[in-house]
Amino acid sequence: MGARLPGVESEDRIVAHADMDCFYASCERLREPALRGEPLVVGMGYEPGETVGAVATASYEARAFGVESAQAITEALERLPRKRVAATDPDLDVEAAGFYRPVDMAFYESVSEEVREILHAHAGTVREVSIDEAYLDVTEETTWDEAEDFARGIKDRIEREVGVVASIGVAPNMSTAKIASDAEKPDGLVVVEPEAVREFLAPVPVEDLHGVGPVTARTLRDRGIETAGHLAGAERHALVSEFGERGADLYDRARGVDDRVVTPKGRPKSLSRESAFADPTGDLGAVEERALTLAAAVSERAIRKDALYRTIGIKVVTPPFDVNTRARSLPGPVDDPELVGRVVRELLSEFEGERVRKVGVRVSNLEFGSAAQASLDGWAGSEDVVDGSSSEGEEDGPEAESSTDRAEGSGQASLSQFE
DNA sequence: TCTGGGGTCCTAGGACCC
DNA sequence: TCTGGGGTCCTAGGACCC
Repeated sequence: MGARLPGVESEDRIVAHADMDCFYASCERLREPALRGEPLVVGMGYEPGETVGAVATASYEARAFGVESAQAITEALERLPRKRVAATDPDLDVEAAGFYRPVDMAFYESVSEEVREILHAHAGTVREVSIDEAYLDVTEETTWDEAEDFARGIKDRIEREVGVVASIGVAPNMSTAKIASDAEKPDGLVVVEPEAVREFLAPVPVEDLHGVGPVTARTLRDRGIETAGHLAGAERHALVSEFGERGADLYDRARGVDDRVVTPKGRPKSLSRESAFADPTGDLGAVEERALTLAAAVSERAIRKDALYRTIGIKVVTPPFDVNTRARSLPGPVDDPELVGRVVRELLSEFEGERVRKVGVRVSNLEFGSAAQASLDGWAGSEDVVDGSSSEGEEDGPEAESSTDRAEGSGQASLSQFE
């Protein structure tokens, strides 16, 4: 048991997962201390005084009233009325009321940045998963004997210097560390040493495993698999035939096997924006208008991120909640807001006559860093590249030529230049 | 409770090429 | 003459995560 085989380093990793407790609510309390200790709901798409939007984060005090993440604000308000309203309504109890605030991502990002700096000061490798969550490879920074004190040091520093509370889990791999950080939330600190992993995971309900959502959880439960322990005792090949490669991952993770290495987050794979209508609309013009606004925002973001895209797509959600996606790939990567708008409009035309609840625009197949030399207004302006129809004939006629192909004369870029 | 917004990864089928 | 097999790219949908 002393010597370890060289190369089996995944056995020797120490991974920490840090997860801020109801981060958005904590941020709101930073700048509005009066909200501390009060039930607090942060809503996306929420406007002060209105009832639109959904719950992004609810403080633990608000959760006690049944307010949950992703809930419609209308529903949240039924369970937890606004303080102001309750104060003037004799039928309502002020003690059973709370505060509502709209999401302010820019502010949360700034707080997140402070947390990030602390995390990076404590680990060689940090992978930020989201604004409030990160994995740290701390193998070089601590030992199992000192892991708890080490993690407490990070927690304390975040609380002292930033003012928000993190839960931290430490384990030999990413998936176990994540479950550990969740195990004693809020303000949790759980260290799972290698020998204890199987025992620690065994009682965890399947829906608490990363990668198990409502659909998979139901299927598993139908087969009598309710915990990670059950999963670990299942037949691997049976899980694979049921769930594909994901089944193999589930089986491994349930047994505490996860060879993924903590790596810094890479470039995004796609950029998108979407927006919902207050009421589903059958007016394609309105949908188009909304989509073009989104298209402009997406292409602007791509420019800011120095990203070229080769695929442009839309998402159209029709009632009750059918998600339709359409996409078109181009011969080469572009950075062309006008083209995005054109493709979006074209893809959208298929949904003429349909009622639309939500619309989205996405660019993918991204390439970075070459924006400067690849300004493609040249060939990108050509309609036939977009719709794939032949460009041999003159069927476009002079008017198409004059309206969209004006770049023609200014030296059209050859495709080979972008390969 | 009729479900907000921004992402990732996987799968399956078809086109096309050799 | 349907007769292989392999590989890649593209599109669409599904599940999931925060």
